[in-house]
Amino acid sequence: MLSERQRMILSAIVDDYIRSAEPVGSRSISKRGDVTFSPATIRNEMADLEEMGLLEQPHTSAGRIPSIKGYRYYVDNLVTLDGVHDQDVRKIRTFFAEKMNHWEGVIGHASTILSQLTNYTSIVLGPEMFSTTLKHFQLVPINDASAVAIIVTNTGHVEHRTIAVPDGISMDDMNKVVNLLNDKLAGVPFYRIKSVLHSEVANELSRYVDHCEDILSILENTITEEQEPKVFLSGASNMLTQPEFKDVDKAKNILGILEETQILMRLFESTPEGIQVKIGTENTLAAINQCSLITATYTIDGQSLGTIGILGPTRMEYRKVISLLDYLSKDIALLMSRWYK
Amino acid sequence: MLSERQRMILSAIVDDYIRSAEPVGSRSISKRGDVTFSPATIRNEMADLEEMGLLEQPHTSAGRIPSIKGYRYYVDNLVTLDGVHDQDVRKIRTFFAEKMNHWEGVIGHASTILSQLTNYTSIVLGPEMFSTTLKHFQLVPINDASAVAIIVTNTGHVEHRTIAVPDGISMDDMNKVVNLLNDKLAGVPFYRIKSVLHSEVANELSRYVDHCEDILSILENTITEEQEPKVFLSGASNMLTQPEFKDVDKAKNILGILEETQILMRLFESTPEGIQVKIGTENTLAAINQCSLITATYTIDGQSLGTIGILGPTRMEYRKVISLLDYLSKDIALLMSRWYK
DNA sequence: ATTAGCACTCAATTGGAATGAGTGCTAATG
DNA sequence: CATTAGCACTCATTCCAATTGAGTGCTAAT
Repeated sequence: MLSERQRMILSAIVDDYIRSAEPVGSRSISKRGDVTFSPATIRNEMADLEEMGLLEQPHTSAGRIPSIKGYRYYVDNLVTLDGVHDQDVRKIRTFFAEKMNHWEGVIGHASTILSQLTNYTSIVLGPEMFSTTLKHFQLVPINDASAVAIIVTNTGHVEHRTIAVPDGISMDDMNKVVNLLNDKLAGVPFYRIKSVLHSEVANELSRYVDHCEDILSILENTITEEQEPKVFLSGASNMLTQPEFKDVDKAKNILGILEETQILMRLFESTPEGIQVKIGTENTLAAINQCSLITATYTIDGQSLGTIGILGPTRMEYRKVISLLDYLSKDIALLMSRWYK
Repeated sequence: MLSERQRMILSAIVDDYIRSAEPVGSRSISKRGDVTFSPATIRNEMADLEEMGLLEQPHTSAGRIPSIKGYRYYVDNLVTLDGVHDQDVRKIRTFFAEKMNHWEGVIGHASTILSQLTNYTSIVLGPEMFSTTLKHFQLVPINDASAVAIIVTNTGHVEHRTIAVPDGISMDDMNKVVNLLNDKLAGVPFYRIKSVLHSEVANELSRYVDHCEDILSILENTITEEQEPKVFLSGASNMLTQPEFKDVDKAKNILGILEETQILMRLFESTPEGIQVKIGTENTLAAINQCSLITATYTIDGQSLGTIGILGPTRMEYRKVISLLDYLSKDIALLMSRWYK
C-alpha cells in the first residue's frame, strides 16, 4: 500500500523523531543521506502520508511527527531487529553472573537491567499462578502462635508465608487440617481453590476440628494472596528524563499510576505469548495514552510463566527495546528453568 | 534569647511559608491577626532575625523565608503538638481494621497511610535484625532440588526463603547440617553469624558431609541477606506536587535516590530512638539537602525494632508530621506485639 | 516525475517597559 | 523610647510588540 519511497521517508521521520523529540522537517530528512530526494519531493510524500493518517503536524509551519497509526506501521513493517548490542549483552552477563538461589533475585535483577539499559521504566511480573495448580501444602509450626505455610505448585514454584495460629489449636488439629487440605486441594487450579475451600472442605473440616472458620479464613487469605504475581518496578524516575514529561503534572500522573501495583497488573492482563507492542491510545488505561508498553512473556516448556515489560513514551526506541526484551525473556527462562523441572 | 515577639513573628513566618511556599512579607504577617504590630515594626524584627541567621531573603525586594537554622528553632522551640486530627485517626483505624497475619502487611499499610495522610513520601523500615540473635533454624525439603529455609529470631520474628539444594546432598546430610547449625548458631547475633559460620562451623561440617562448601555459601547468602531490613516506600510521586520540585531535574535526582534501596537504608543508619528531625543540610546525603526527614522508631518492650519516616521538602508541615509519626509508631508497636512474645 | 523558487504561517525568542510586592530608612507620634 | 506612617528604592515577574527562523504549500521550470 505504501511505495518504497514512502516507507523510507516514514522510517526516516520516525527514527529522527525518536532521537530528537522534535517535529521532523523535509530538509533534515533530505540531508540525512539515505533518502536522496529533494525537500520538495519529500514534502509531497509527507503530505500524502499525513492524509493517510500516518503522520501529523503540530501546527502549520512545523515539521511532521508520527501518529499512533504511524508508529504502528513502523513497528509492524519497518522495524528490523538488529539484535542486542554487544556491550549490553556483556552487561547482562555480569549482572546475572551473581549466583542466585531464589526466583525473586532473577526477576528483580532483570527489572533493574532493563531500566538501566533502556533508560525507560521496566515492569516485570513474577511467575503467575493463574494457570497453576496446587501440588503440595505444608505447615511448619514455629511456636505456639505462629507457623510457616509452604505452598508448592505443579511448576515447582514455592511460596511461603508466616501465619498467625489462632489460640486453642493443637498441633494435632493442624496436622489433620493439613492432611485434609492436601487430599482435597492437590491438583486444583489456584483460581478455583477459594470456592473448593468453601464447598468441599469446610463441611468436612468442621467434623474434625473446632475453630475451623478461623483456620479456613487464614488459609484462604494466604493462598489467594499468593495467587497474585509479584510486580517489580525499576527506573520509574527515568520517565522524568523524557521531554514529553517535562510538564510536572503529566509526570506525576504517570508516576502515581506506577505506584499502584493493582493498576499495573491490570496493564498486563491478557498479554499474549511472545512480544506485544501497545502504542499510545492502544492502551486501555487512559493515563498512559501518551506511553507505549512493550511486553514479552517468558515461557518454559511452552508454558507461559510471567511477563517482562518496558513502559516509555510513544516516541520509544522500539528497535532496541524489542530486541532487548526478546533476548532477556529467553535468558530469564533459561535461568529459571533450574527451579522448574 | 529571642523575645516573645520575635518568637511569634518567626512562628508566623514559618507557618505562612509552609502553607504558601512563597517568601513572607511584613504586611501579610501584620494582617494575619495574631501578630498585632504594624508592618514597619515587623520589618525591624525581621531584620534582626535575619541577622541572627534564622531568616533569609531570596533577593532584596522579596519577603523572608526561614533558613535551616530557622526551621531548627521552630521545630525545637515553637512546634506545639496538637495531636492527630480526628479524621486521620479514623482513616488509620479503617486501614488497620483489615486482619493481617504477617508483619509485611502492617508495615506496608503503615507506609501507605503515612504518604496518603501527609502527601509526602514515606519510607518505612521493617524490623531490623542488627540487634537480633538466631533462635532456631529449620530446613523443609520441598523436592530433590530445593528446600525452604526458615529462620526464627529471638524476637519471634520469622523469615523464610526457598533455596536451591546442590545435587548429591541427601536428606540425611541435610538433617545433620541443620542440627549442627542449630547447635552452633543459636543465640549468635546476626551480624556475627557470617564469621562464626567460617571459623567454627566450616571445619566441623566438613567431617560429616561432602559438598559442604556449597551448602555453606548458600546458607551464608540466605542468612546475611535476611539481615537487611526491608524497605517500604510509598508516595514517591508526591514529591512532584511540591513547588520546590517543579524543576524536573531536581525531581529526577530525588526520585532516583528513592529507587535505590541501599542509599535509603543509609539514611536511616543510626536513627536514635524516638522522634528525630533532620532538616535540609543536616542530612549527610547531599542529594536530599533540600529535604527534611522525620523519623520515629517503633519499639516493643523497650527494644527498638524498626523505623518509620517521612521525607518532604524542608518546608514541611512539621507539626502534623511529627504528631502523626508519633501516633503511628506506637500503633505499629501495638499491632506487631502480637508476633513478638 | 522532480525540483527550484517564493510567499506565507506560526511558534519561539528577544528586549524593553510597566507592574507590584516588599524592603530600609527617616521622621513623626503616642 | 518604642512604635508607626511615609517614601524612595530594588528587583523579580509580567506583558507586549517586534523579530527570527524553521518549515510548509503551491506554482512554474526542468
